[in-house]
Amino acid sequence: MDTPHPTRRRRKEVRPQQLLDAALPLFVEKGFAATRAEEVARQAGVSKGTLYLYYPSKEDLFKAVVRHNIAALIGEAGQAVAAASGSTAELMQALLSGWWERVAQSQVGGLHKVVLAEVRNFPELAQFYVDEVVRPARRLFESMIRRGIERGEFRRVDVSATAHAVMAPMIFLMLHKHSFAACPVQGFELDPQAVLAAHADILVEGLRVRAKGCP
Amino acid sequence: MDTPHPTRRRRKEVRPQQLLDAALPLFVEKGFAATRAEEVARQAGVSKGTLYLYYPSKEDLFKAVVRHNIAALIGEAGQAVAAASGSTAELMQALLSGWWERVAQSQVGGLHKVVLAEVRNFPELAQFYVDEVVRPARRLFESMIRRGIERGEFRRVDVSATAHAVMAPMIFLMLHKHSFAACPVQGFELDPQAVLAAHADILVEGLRVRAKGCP
Amino acid sequence: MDTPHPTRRRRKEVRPQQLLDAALPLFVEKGFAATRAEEVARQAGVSKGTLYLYYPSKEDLFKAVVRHNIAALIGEAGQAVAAASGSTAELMQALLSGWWERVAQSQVGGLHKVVLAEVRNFPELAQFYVDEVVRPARRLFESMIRRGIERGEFRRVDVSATAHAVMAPMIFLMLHKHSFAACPVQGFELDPQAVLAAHADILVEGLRVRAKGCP
Amino acid sequence: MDTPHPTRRRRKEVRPQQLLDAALPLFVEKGFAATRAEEVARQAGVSKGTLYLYYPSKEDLFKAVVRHNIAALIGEAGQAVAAASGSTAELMQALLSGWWERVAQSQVGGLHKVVLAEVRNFPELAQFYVDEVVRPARRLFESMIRRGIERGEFRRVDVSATAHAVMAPMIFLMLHKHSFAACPVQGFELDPQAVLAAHADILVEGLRVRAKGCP
DNA sequence: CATGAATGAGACTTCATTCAT
DNA sequence: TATGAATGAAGTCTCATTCAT
Repeated sequence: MDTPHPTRRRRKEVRPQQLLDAALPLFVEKGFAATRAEEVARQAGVSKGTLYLYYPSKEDLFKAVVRHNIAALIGEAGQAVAAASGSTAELMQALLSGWWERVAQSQVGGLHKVVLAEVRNFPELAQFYVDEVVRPARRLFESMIRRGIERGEFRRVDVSATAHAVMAPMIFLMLHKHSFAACPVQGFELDPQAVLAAHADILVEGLRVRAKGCP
Repeated sequence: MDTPHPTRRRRKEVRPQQLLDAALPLFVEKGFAATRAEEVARQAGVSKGTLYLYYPSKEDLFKAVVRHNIAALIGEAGQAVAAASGSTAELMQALLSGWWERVAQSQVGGLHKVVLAEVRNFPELAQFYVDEVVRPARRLFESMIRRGIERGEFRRVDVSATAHAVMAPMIFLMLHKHSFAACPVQGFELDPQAVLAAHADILVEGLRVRAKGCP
Repeated sequence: MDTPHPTRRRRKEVRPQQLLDAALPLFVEKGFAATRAEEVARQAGVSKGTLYLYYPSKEDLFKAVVRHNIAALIGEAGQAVAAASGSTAELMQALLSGWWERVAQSQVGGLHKVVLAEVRNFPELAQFYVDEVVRPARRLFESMIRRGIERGEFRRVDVSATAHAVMAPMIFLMLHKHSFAACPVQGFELDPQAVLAAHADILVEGLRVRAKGCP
Repeated sequence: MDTPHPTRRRRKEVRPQQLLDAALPLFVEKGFAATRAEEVARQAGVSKGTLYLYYPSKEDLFKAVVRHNIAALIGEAGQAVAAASGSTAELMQALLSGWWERVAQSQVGGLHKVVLAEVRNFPELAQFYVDEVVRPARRLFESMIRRGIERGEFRRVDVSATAHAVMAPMIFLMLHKHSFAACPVQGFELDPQAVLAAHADILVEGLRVRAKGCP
């Protein structure tokens, strides 16, 4: 009924962060179903009960992990697109490498694998992820491509399909990083930077408007 | 020492096929860990015990499913590349649409999702899959790109990275089909044909050698 | 697919009985919520898993216990009423002592306590019990009282209310037997036979039609 | 050594009352085991810790609830019997309707259900309840019946057994009110007033001494 | 060959009680 | 006095695998 003691309050404010930080790599590594609540708690240095004090179920914990880790990213990227002043080819480069550095490189990107892997077993989780992550990301890329077309830099392509074609290799790399690349599996090695460069190269060449008289 | 009764023998030979046919869609739908052995047996019309008679563990069953369904596909595609006589752009189109029709459309493509989703929990399974499926497919695309370069049709790109950039959207579509698209999840709808067309278009434009004097 | 081996079949047929027999006294002693599934299994001499093989949840087990133990009783009593030829006072006596001997004395009567105790936490269970047990029993007593009135043996009382007034002490004794009497609690001892006799005495005296000129 | 601040003192004195008032309806609704300490505290507007400050365990809280709510009732009824001047039939009527109005109608009556339901899991609680509630009530009814016999109004019945037979329907109604009647369960509806009337009617008729020459 | 009853480790979640603040 | 974060034992239910028949 009184305001909680400062120390207590601080602890209470810090716990969710600790739990989310512990949960993210575990979810990414094992997936949703195979991640045990107790393990998350242990990694966070608390007991099983404490976890349930902050998140009433494993599903809620997962949603919190998604929201907590994605929110900022989408916002930043949106501003980057809105504030872009240079050529759209440059913007696209920036978007791709920004994604690569901030999303795919970190653990956050691994969440895509988790959701993709378990949509059919946990549709509600997937819907949440699509609403919070997929849709905003899609809008971002579409607006970027539309910008290229409007400014006469890109050919008049199918915006939605092209957005997917642009994102696909990014997602592919992201998935790869958190699946095959994270394991001692021989034979599916790839150099993400090189693939990224190849992809960007193909895109720029493949999308730009040709000079007159050129095929 | 007498030969088994004909019916018996036929049954013995037929069982594995039934089991594999029952297992494939279940693995694709639920993933490896979440697929219950009992369900596979029931779908195959046999008892749980019988399943374990033919496949000593769920892992073995999964490997058999992979091998049984992939073998032919890789072979066919290899021959198509070897026997190609037209332009490499046409060959690439053929490879992409062949893949789409035979792999991504059928249940087989779903296996990629399963493996990707559970590499980190079942590395041995993944290794098997990479050996049997990923490596051969990679070699195929690489040899196709190399052909394009050698014949002066494609620019001198990084073969391996480009192969991945070429395959990435295919894999992306394949994963999508068996995850988000297979569920009543709103907001991640896409038209695979259109994405495929956009991708092929970008590739052809992005890889081909330009006429002299053109940027 | 073949008919199961005789031994196996017999075992499968016997299990439910064993489980129900193990469950009844435990439910009666501890109540529904406090009875642990594992304890039921142990008492039945099987493992936890086996219990869930036959009854998919504790609720289902409870329902099976109710149905299995009550069915016959209601039937018998119904026939007793239908076949009665003597006076209704005698029939009532028979009904009361039949109930006492077969229901209240055995463990079955304890189920009433369990349901009554946990209606508000498990309404579905209670509804089931009311449908299977309470309603049939009510009908029985009502038809008995109606018989007494129609044959001019009983005063013209409110049939439904009187049925409850007749049953009430029976239920009371039944509850008592499985609660206070089953515990080392001092101070609520009572002699059921004596209470039963007092009750029957009061009933017979209280319900019968008086001779003319008598108050 | 100084006297506590007036507000403080008042609070200290008021807390137990708040807690008991919050606990009673919860115990009655859910039973002893299923009532959560936290819920009681919340309803009382205090923290979990405070509850344990006043009552060292849930059992102690329950005992306090029993004692706090019953004490007065028994006293009143005892005086009513001692001070009775009219016929014993009237006294009995008064006792029954007094009980009905003050005990069964209020939440207090629900405690009987709780104890009855959980005697076997918490014998100590039950012993406490019997000492504080059951025994006094019994004595009350016995002395009332004895009065009827001594004054030549009642037949010479077994006092103890008859007392139980008299109380049984009351207890039955009280239990019913707090179990089946408090739930959306169809099929065990009853009109307490009518049952009460039927019971009183049967009792008066069944206990009174007959005029000479009457059966 | 085939069966399917049986097992038991293990996962999620709840809650009485404690104790540092 | 009062708080409420933290604990951890306990309970329900699942499922891969075995083995007697």
